[in-house]
Amino acid sequence: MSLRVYNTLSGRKEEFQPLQPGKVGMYICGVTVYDYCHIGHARANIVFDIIYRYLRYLGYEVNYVRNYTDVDDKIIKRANERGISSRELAEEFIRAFDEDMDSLGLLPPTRQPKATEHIDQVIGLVQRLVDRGLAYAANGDVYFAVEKFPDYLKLSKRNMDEMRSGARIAPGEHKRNPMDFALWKAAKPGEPSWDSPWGPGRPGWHIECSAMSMAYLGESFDIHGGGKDLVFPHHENEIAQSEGATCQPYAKYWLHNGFVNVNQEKMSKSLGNFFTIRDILQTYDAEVLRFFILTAHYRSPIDFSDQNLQEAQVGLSRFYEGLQSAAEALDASPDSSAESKEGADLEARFREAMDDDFNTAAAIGHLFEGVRTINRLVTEKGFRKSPDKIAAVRELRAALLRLGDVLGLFGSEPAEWLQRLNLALLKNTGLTEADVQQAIEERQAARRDKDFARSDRIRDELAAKGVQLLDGPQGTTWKVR
RNA sequence: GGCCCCGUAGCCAAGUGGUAAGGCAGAGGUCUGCAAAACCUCCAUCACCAGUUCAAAUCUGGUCGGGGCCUCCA
Repeated sequence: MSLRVYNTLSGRKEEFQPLQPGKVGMYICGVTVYDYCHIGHARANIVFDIIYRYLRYLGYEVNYVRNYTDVDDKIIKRANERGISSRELAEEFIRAFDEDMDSLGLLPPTRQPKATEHIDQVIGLVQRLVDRGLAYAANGDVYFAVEKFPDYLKLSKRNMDEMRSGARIAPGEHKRNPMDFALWKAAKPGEPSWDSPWGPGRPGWHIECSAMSMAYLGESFDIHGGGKDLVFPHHENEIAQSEGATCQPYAKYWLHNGFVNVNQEKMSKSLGNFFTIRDILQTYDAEVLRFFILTAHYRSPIDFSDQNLQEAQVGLSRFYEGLQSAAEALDASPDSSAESKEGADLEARFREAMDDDFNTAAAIGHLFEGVRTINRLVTEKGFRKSPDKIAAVRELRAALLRLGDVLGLFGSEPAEWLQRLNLALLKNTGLTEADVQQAIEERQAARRDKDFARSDRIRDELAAKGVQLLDGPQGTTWKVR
């Protein structure tokens, strides 16, 4: 079984064959840095983070490039509103982006280029397009002439005639065809600008990604990704300007992640249902958010809601509880020299799921089965005397940790993670840890005296506040639910 | 209007030709002083209709319902 990926360009799953054996060049459209990232950004970046991780797990040497677009109309507008320079604004939100991605537990890409540091490459690319007759200068702007590129719209599969009827030329633009798009924009007073053969100006949106991807990955590379909303116009235009300039195929596989809805509605500022990553992390653990995102296939829409996040929290807790049980059981048992193929079997199922277009939802389903097996084995009589069972738990635990890492999950110490979650949830109950501890001690005393009425009353009172007691051989623990 | 996607159990969610993964919730059981947790068992014929096929959730056509893109957007 080999990796198959859904390619937006062909509209179907294809076997993944990198241009160079063993190596993958991957470019993901990052953000335009003018505001805090929202959960849509979180999803896109988490999705491509696991794609990056999985490709590395498969043994590929991955060159993963994710850009910052740090010059753009929206940045200029926002900077003007705040009375600071575009550069200051961009730097502020680059920092914020880095912090957010870090708190989400993302691996840093191989490179994170900035548009403003690749102006020369942008100008070079625009020049090539002008030289080849695919672009024209007009009043200091340079536009791409879409009718000169026959493959235009091959990615988004739209119809030029129908698109044209809806397209407009904005005031101040000098397009020959309403569908043409800007490669270079003449600077207006007060805007950041760079000298160019067409006068002072700045890159249009789209061209910076072509310039940066080619700078680090070459004129043809393997994977280009981003959110579905980038298919048109951004990625369509990237293809046009890149292939138009180089006469080479640009990206081989186009991967697009689905949207995030909020309470079944499209997330938008006007609806007031716009959550930033920072907002969410106030309430939910970053790993819970990641787990939630990965329980759906990356191309499907997901619905962000309190209920769904809480379900994810419960699901992730199940993993940590299972890992905790496994660790405790193994600690309490002698080492086993027996072998077990439980771990390898689980890994095979995981791979099969992931090979099918990164089906993390199915993969996690298989991991749940591993947890169940661990829980079963660990509670079976004679576990400690069974080298086979000990080996099975050992291998399953190792597999869960190894495969979890491919998804960016289960990286915490289970006891610590569970404790942290419990303490966080405890705040909602109005109780303190000391309150719970004291209640547990009182109940223990009652139980010793066989005063079960009192002991049960204490337990019920805590349960009513959301704290569930769990009696075990090692004493009584508790969890908030 | 054009293009595209979706509709699977109470909820979330995989599955795209061979009689439906997984999680949550629910029912019964084991364990427990009783519980909880854990484990075991049970719980769907896949929006609807008509076709193709030996065989369809999975293909085709249609109906109903929901959503997205076409302007900035992950």
